[in-house]
Amino acid sequence: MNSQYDPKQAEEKIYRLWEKSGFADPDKLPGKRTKKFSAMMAPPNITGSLHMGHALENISVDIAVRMKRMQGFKALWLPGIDHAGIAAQNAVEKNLRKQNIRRQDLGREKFVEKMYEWKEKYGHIILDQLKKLGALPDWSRTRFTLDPEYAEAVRHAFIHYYEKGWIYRGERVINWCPRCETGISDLEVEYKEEPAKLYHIKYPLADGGFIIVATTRPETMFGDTAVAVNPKDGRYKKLIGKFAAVPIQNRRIPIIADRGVDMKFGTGAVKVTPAHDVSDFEMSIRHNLPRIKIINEKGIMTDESGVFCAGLKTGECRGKTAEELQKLGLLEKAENYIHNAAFCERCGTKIEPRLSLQWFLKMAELAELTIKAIKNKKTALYPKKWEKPALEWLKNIRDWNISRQLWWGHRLPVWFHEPKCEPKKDREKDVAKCKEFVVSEKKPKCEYCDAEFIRSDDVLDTWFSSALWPFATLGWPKKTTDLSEYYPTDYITSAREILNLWIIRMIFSGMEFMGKTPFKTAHIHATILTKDGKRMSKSLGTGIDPLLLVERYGADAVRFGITYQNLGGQDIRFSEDAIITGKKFCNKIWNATRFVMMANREKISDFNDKNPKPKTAADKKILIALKMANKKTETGIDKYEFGKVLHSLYDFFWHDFCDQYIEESKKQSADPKLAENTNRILFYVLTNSLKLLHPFLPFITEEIWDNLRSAGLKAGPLIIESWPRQV
RNA sequence: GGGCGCAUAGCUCAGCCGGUUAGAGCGUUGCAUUCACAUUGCAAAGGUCUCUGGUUCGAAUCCAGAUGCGCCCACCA
Repeated sequence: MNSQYDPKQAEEKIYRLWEKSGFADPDKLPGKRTKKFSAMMAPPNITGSLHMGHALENISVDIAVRMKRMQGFKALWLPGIDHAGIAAQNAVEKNLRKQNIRRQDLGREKFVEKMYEWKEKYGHIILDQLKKLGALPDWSRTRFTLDPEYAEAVRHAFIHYYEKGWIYRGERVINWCPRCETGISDLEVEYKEEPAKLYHIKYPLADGGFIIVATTRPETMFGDTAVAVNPKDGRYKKLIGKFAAVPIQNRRIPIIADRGVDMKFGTGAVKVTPAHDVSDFEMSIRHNLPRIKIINEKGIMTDESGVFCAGLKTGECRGKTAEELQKLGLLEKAENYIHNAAFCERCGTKIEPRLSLQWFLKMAELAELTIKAIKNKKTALYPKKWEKPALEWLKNIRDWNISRQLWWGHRLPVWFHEPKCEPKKDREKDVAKCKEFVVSEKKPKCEYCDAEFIRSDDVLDTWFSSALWPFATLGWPKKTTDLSEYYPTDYITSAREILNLWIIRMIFSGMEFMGKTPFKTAHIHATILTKDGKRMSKSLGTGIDPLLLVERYGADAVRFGITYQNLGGQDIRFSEDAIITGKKFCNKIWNATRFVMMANREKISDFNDKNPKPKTAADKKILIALKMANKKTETGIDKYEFGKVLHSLYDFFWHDFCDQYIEESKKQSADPKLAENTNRILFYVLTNSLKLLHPFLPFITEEIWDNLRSAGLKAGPLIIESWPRQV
């Protein structure tokens, strides 16, 4: 053995050894294994490249799975990738724009072809990169959220909900991105503070007076169908039930009382535009108000906004309206005002709330189910502090808008009866029974006419399919053996920003379709920040590429460095120093091995893993320390406290074993009465340490193990070599 | 507007179900290399544990408040 460990020389060779062993596939693990452990990889998007978050997540799961595999569990870690709806579509659109092509130029079919080309090209890059980190999931079970079998699961889920009456179609004001031309969810909206003007506008009353409303968006005035005040507001009490006129249009609208109006904001009176504001829409339900759509899907004022603004962009209309109000003397004032403006998270365009026909999933019962599951610890959210925000979100949840006007994704299994049926003379009566749409797995035929059914253009929110991940990947809705063996899973870890987006939705999907929560523990891991506490972001150039670090220091050093700093839910200010510490540690392990091997030379083939008997105080001390390290590692990994465990293993190996015992052993070996026993203990502690360290530092430990086997050690590869027994 | 978290050595962080001289890594300083490893060993310097008040025989640790920083959630026109 060389005096230095060379990761470059070892890593690729070792990974091949693992792949060749087939042990990543739980079906191919040796021995009778009754205990199971399973985890699903959080599927990376087909866009983008590996970042520190992926590294942290997958290293963590890899550690847990490796220990379980060694402990004799039938351990499955299933990998995969996500089609990532809007994110992926935007990435490809952006790419096409470089060649001056818009998706509309290509048409849907051609565009989707381009999407698949992209997926073929980039989809597996991240997964391949994970290998460089030593991650060893069962590649033979890799899934993609648009696989035909997965699509079947998605349709099945949709139809299940629909038949339960939980999916409905309705007009709602939703967040609309005029650039992506699709509705997006609340969770895909980003708020940024922005200076604006708060316009105080006089709405004339019949008696010649005014009611003044405050708004940042005067152009939406043309869609007003009421003015609302708080019922307790003394200033306006006598006006409730009377009428005001929309300026410019002179259209009469009622003055209503609604408890949702904040008396302290602006003038205490608010214009109500039900088609273009979420809370106004809700008010319109409570008060049965008409809804006038004045902004179209591209963010242009419609004809319904009146000749005054029709055809203009909303921003242009705003200026023009303000001017006109000024002229008419109806603009009381326009004060500077900072407000939180909504932007599309994926493309940065300002959101235009819009009344639009969408599909929704009723959340009331699913939320109830999830709240119970979390409260009863069917799934433990860890750290525990995330329970409260999760429950809070569920308590106030609204129905989930599951439709998107995108081209990339699972199309709804909804079929529209189009074109409108042309009645045949002999069947005129039946035609009335033709359905507007049918929800069905396959294209239906109309019983009453010859019209075709055409599949809905809408696709499902990407999270609708991700929500099924823990069981759709195992073959659901078919009753597969994988499903019965590996569902529910034990562990999942994810970034906190997708707690609501993904984790919670997996929980209720699991409850609904499988009757059990999909994982026993959901671990919300820390965010890795830059050294000065900034967010790592590719666009800001603050990101660190984990692969570059692997190149520079070796995979084990990177795994060490990340895990060593991952001590809890606290954000990590990432320091490369920890990786250097890891590299040094690898070298320490390497050289300790060299020493122990040299001490034992010819005798390696004689060793078994029976407990040696301590003869000196130092012997006793190191054997106890090993026992403690073993116990701490086991219980620590079972609690997913990876950083803590690694700290204690580091201290044990470096200080207890190398600094103290190895030094002491040099003296003991000089005594012929102690020499042999001492060497035995050295070997015993070393080999058991390698086992304990293997989940964290798989390459170097396996490489060393390989050397020991070459030197005569009777053992299989470390990856399945049995975990040290606690005596 | 609600909620959560953090503040400990020059830097990054442990410790925090109260109890002997507050720990680690990196950095700094000194000494030590034929004898596993200089990617090393031994030793040292370095902290009024953010501030104020409270509980207690005793507080970095528990409680309240202040200050600073960060994050999440929310339909504030």
